Amino acid sequence: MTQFKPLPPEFYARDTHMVAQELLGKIMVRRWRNKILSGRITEVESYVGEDDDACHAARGVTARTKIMYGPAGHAYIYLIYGMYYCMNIATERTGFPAAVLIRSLAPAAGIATMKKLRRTTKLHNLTTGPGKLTQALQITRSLRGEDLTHSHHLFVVDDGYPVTSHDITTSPRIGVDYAKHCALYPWRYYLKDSDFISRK
DNA sequence: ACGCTGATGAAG
DNA sequence: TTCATCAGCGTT
Repeated sequence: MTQFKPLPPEFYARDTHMVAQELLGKIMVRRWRNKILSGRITEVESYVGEDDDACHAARGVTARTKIMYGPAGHAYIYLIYGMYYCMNIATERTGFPAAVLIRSLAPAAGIATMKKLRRTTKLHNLTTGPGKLTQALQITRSLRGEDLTHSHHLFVVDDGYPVTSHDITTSPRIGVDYAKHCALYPWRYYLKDSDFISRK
């Protein structure tokens, strides 16, 4: 996958929902200890602005959320429930807080290594969840703020896999029941025919 | 259904 | 400084 160029800043510096849907079918690549760990993106969610009560930026800029306010294409990574990392990519213009959460992948390269990192042999349990895929691709706090448009350690490429709007289903976002009316927004996007979805 | 686990940010 | 909360996961 390294023969493909990383998606450029212009790809990410657009409307978050457009970026989210266009990320579906792309390949997320992680280079770790000279190994390539990668997977096709099958499920994502949009988090958009301070008016979105589900977005961490709903309470304004903080030490943690400042990445979402920064340049598009940088990694917003945070620890959740004390154990798992979630991987997001900042979108839109600098100064406007928004990001796409990567929720699920279909494993591509480095599957044997991913099985060791996840302590499981089941292909379908390697990367089908935001906490699972960061574990499988060894995405941790060392990659916080990483610029995915220039990094050699973490980036996204287009290998030509075709996705149209007919391949995409929406639903409310997972795990944001606290977000009042925003919890109902259909801002989760996934490939409807994929076997690698966090939940149906 | 529940426990694990610790960073985060708001309150004091 | 304390404290409730949490974009999950695995086992029961």
